[in-house]
Amino acid sequence: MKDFTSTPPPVKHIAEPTVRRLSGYLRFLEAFDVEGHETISSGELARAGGTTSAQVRKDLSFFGSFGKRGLGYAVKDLIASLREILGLDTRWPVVIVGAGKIGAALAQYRGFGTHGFDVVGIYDTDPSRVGTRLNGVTVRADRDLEGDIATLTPRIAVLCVPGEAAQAALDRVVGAGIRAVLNFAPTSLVAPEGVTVRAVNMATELEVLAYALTNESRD
Amino acid sequence: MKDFTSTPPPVKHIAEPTVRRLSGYLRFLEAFDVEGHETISSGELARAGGTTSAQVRKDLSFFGSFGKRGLGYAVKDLIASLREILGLDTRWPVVIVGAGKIGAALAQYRGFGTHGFDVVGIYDTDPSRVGTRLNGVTVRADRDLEGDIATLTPRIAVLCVPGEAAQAALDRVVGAGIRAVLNFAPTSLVAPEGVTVRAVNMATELEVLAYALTNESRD
DNA sequence: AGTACCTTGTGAAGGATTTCACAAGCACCC
DNA sequence: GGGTGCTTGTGAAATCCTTCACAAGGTACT
Repeated sequence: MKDFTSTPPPVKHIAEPTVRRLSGYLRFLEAFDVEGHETISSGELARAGGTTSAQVRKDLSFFGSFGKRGLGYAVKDLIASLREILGLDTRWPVVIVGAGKIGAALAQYRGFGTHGFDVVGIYDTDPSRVGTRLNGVTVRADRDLEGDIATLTPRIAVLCVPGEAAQAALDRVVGAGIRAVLNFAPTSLVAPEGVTVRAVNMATELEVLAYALTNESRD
Repeated sequence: MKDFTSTPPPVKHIAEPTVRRLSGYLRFLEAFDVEGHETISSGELARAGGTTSAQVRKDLSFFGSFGKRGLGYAVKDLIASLREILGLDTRWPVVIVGAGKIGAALAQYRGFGTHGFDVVGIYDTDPSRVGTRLNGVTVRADRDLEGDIATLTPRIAVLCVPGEAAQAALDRVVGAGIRAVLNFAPTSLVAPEGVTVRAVNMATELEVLAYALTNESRD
């Protein structure tokens, strides 16, 4: 007798690096699928993701067993499983706070939509930006933020405001019920327990590179 | 007799998370300095950086001892030390490959320059973009890339090209001598030994948030 | 039907990073 | 000038993550 579930193990706590890698596997598999491949081995997946085959198998093993011994993984099935694991079997409404250079660029980024995220609102304090359209969504005044969050119920906010305004923006979206935030402002933010904040910080990325270049004596 | 050096320990290998945190401390300290504070304790720094005081002290201890027991750290001195550690006592010339939405937004990002990085070139294949000016730098044709890298000797390249073009762009800049790359394309890249590639991937960040929201059963 | 070959899934080992806990050092005050 | 209070710097312990190594399971070929 076979069982029905495709994701058996009762998931405990998964390390963030693992989740990041899963996302990377998914990205690669989508391209691999388009190229017409039917199956893939943990070794191939590892090479593409810059890791090892054992790591790939261990990452997946936290959530179930998805492969066939001797064969590898069915590409389409693994894509579906990863989507489910990452919570991408629903679409996620997102608000963008700040319609400056970065906010505008993000709003127009197509990959947003194709990966399961819908921009349902963009907000700015600058009256000259309010009312303009970005990729089909009209920029609204920041005073509409709380009301819109209540009615549109986005689960994720992307902050693209200047550093000085970032903490205030975070406090507002959190106050309105948002519990997951992606912060593009170059400031580290303090959030209450239960709110996940991820930061994308240009300066930090460049500094990590500068450090690597300065210390290239690691063999 | 006192010794001269402010960074005594012969640094072995430092974990990437440590370097990221150091960058974060620096970011916060710069703001803290502007507010007029003279000293800071590891505890305050920890709260700002979302970590613990022991972690802060351990991170710094890899590079030397910068504080005064009972007092804390002198803000200006610690800023200078961190800048030196991260390799920010020189300026770093940077080229941006791709002048689309993201490339253009980055080129106009002021924080670039204020943190020690100079955009010395922007390249694109689209003739309609070549010749336009972005924040004082003229977009040049992609065929100028190799020659410019040879003469301007940037050490870092920022890739803002579409996913399909990213690996080719990486190969070109690496071929021209670049050894540190920041990749904004949503593709994971394969680079030869000795080349550091860091990826900033919108999709991955959002997916980590989606995962967190889907599994908010972690108390 | 059996053999050879390949790849997964996973305990166990090994390494790395974080946290703990406390001695040592410094300033301030009486 | 000794006591008090605070904070650093750091070995040691604990935790977390990765790598190893191999049994188990599947396919293909003879």
